[in-house]
Amino acid sequence: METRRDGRSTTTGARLQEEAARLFWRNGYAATSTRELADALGVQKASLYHHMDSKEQLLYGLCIDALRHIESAVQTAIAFEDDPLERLRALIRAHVGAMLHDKNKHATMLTEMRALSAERRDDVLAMRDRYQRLVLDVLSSAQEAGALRQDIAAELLSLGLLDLLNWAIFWFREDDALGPEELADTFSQMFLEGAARPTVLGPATPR
Amino acid sequence: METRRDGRSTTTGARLQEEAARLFWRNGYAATSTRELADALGVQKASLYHHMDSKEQLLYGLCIDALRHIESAVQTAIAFEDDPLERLRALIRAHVGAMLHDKNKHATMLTEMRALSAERRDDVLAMRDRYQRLVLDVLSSAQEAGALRQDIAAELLSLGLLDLLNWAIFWFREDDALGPEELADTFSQMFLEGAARPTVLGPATPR
DNA sequence: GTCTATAAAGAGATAGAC
DNA sequence: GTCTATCTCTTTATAGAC
Repeated sequence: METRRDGRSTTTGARLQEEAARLFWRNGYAATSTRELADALGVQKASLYHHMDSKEQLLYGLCIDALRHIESAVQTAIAFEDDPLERLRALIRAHVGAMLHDKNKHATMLTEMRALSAERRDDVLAMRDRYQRLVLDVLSSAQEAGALRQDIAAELLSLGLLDLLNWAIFWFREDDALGPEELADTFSQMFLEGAARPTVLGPATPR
Repeated sequence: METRRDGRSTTTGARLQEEAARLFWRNGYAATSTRELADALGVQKASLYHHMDSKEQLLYGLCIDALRHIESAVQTAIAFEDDPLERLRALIRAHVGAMLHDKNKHATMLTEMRALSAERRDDVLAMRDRYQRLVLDVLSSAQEAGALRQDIAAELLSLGLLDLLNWAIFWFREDDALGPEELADTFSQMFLEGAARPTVLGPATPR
């Protein structure tokens, strides 16, 4: 997607996707009419169809984009980390960063997948599953290296971690004192060390 | 809501709410037509209006019910627990149990609140906020009692905990080997002790 | 309490001029 | 690439008989 340095899209196609993400996330996909979409762009309804095939294909593109973005951000972030726990911390930072950087798109992907036709949904689900396997791999490797507890299955740890990370999108506010980086660090602490008071005898997480 | 021992609703009004929750969660509120709703009940569209004022009021009732249910379940569960950590574990068990016992209703409440009119949404949000204050109180008290770490704000701990608990609804499967109780216990461990390998010097969570 | 019939509005998408 | 005009379908909700 073409964007300028200030983050605003240039082409009408890109602006359309941007406005769609905003409206889909605010009002829901099904509740957003092509009329509202056109109004947001300052054009007539019919003009939209020069830039998209259908409303559903617009949602599909949004979901694919979001998943491509987060996967590549995380892949890049963990590429040069060797320590298992540092890899996990890098994953958390990249995941939270990517998600909050393009909140509307990621939130729409998370909540509106079911509005897609079976074929397109399968496509998106395949990408999501591939990303979740990446997360699972990082956790499994850390378990095998002895860095994570082994009495909880890696699958459950990954589902729990993704729940913790993904749904911050519902309550995170840009204007808050807490930025994405601080939030990611807090999540790393919560996930790794837990909420209980650390014992005085030794650190709960050896670094 | 009137239900028999086997969990199936008796009155048409109750059956309507049950089917609505199922369809709203499967297809989304806006994407569910009154026609589908009528088909699911085996009646004509017009007959629905003898049992509800409008589709939106049906959603409203669902949300209120879900929140009433989970709040009272948690209140009951923690009423006779004194130990701060046991109170928290009881809260987690009750929250997960209530949510998964009536999955459709709770999932709909969590995802479709934005479809409500401003007035009704404010109503539901007020109830949700009250419940979240209850969760926050349990965590704050545990912090003050020295049972939870104090370097992360109780507000953040509660948001993280609720994310962990609520969104299991997206991947929990009834037919899984893992039941609601086991899931709740695992969440308690993850949230309190963290995912990192416990140190050999002492337990991360003194009980 | 359920039905048939219908009103009234809004939806997604297309045709064809410019 | 955008417009006006329109097609076709579906939507929520109501009227009134039974």
